[in-house]
Amino acid sequence: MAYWLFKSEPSTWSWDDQVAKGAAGEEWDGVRNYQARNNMRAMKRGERGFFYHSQTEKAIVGVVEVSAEAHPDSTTEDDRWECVDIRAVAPFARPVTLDEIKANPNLSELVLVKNSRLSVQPVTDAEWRILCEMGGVDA
DNA sequence: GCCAACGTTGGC
DNA sequence: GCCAACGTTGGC
Repeated sequence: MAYWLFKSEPSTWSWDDQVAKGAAGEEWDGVRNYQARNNMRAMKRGERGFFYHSQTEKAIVGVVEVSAEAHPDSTTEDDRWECVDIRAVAPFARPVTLDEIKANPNLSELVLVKNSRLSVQPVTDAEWRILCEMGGVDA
């Protein structure tokens, strides 16, 4: 069971937008980066990830689940690009900010810290547990 | 609003 | 296949 992190600018696609899609979920489309795409290809239905707001908020705000495995991205004809569907599972009781993450030595290897530009990232089991605890949700 | 980092593109 | 140029992203 792998864990992930999805990064989005809230002005473009926010946690609230994600929640509004309900159990059906929504395509995580628009990714045009091979690393991010490869991460999505590796995802299995039912795996979980964090939802991170970049830019203005810079905080993890909730937990999502992969509701459909990789398929062609409907927003392009270019068949190189694929995406998964994700649905909101639960909001963090308390958003975990980038500042807090950077202040925690156990999270120094988090991809968000080391390569903040990658839009779909892997998260290790240990990181997942720490961040869930910080956010006030069950791992 | 600026700037650094990074990934992609295109010319050679 | 390499590398310079360019565009985009995200933190500050």
